[in-house]
Amino acid sequence: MSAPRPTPAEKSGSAKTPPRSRIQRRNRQIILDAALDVFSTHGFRGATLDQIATQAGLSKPNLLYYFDSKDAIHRELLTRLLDTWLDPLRMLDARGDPHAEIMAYMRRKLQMSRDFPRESRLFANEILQGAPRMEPFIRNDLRALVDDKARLLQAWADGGRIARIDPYHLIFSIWSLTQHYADFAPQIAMIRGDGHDPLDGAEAFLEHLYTRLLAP
Amino acid sequence: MSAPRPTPAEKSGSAKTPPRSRIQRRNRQIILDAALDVFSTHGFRGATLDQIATQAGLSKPNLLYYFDSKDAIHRELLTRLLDTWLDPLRMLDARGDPHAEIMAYMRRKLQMSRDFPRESRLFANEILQGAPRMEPFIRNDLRALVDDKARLLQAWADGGRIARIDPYHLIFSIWSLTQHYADFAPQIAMIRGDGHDPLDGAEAFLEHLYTRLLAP
DNA sequence: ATCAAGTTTGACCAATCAGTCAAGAAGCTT
DNA sequence: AAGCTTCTTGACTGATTGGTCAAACTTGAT
Repeated sequence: MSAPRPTPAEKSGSAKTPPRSRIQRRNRQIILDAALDVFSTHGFRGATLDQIATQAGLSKPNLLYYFDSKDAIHRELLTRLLDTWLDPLRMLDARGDPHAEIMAYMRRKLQMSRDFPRESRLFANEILQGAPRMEPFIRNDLRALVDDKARLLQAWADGGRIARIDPYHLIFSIWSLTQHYADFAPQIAMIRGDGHDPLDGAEAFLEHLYTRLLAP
Repeated sequence: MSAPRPTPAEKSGSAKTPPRSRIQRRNRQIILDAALDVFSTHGFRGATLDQIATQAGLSKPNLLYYFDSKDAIHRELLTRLLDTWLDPLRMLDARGDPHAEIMAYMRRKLQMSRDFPRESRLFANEILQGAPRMEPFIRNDLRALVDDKARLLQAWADGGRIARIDPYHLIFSIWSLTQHYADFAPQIAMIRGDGHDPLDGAEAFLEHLYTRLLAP
């Protein structure tokens, strides 16, 4: 009749409570890091808890002491990703110089491919699967932001400050060209040679491309 | 002591023998079509034979009557894909007009995103997983072709017939921008609205982009 | 040192996985 | 219609999957 001992995962019912002890913070981080490796290369269905546990250097039951389920780990990774995924576009400033603003946005996205390639692949995997777990985020948050910034780009184009191009395709092109260096890194490495950094020359190329594309 | 009855999969030891009967050709095609659906959205590890069997409207043992294993189905899909994957780039003709040739290549790739989005996602999934089953193809066939065409693009640039841009990044940009419309179609659909065709305006945008990028 | 709380794990479970097999159903040739 | 081949499948297997649980081990405050 006694209440079962609560696990940390149970105690923090919502995503409100931050993990208490030092051990918890440390191990949750280790697990999420290992899970990011596995989910980003094999997708949700293709990843196994045993893989993640091995990668994390923990036992499987220990994983499930910190997270309720495989799904909970994946959800937590996506939640943390969304926080940072919108920021680069959000920073696109209506008061700045159009060309410089778009260029800076492109550079921020390219930097994310350099710094967070696993996160980029996690996102790519999610979209390839039809975005089952991100649909609300994309339909609401992301769409609203893109619509907003597309209006800004359109205004810049109408005002003759950048070339008259479709603002949605402009945004998609930046996503595509920058994320490609993270998502298709193995292919690029195999073609350019393994000693080569896939991102070598990418920034110069993209600066050239967008300078030419955007000139009114 | 009698030899076991051979299955069609066993009979055609190598990829030499074409399937004999009408039923075999038909069912192998049905299976490959269903498997393409499943593998392209869930990746190799995330796909199950039961999913493929259900999608194909066949029983699981029946699947394995036509193919030796899950791996054999996947291998056959990749093999068929490779045949058509190199063609668009192979057609880039040194004797043609540089601008028109590159533009036509871009259009061929965009058409493949329109006609074969599942094949594009199958390829993307394979690369995301580190290209374990395509490494030889990429390191040998694809790399040799890309090196060859990169030399051609470089010669065009050196001759002042197109802008002086890195030929490898030029090729990567075409892959990236065109495949994006297949691989990230769900995201584009959710942002632009479901009634919208993701590829609407894509060709005009890309023509504008490459016209500007390539001008000497 | 003690003791309660927090942490770890071996052993286990039901469900699902890829793949097998023998027997039956459907086609094809005569 | 007979007889042989090709095709199909229900019932199964051993391995792997996500997840549970009670017992044991650590840790930190007193």
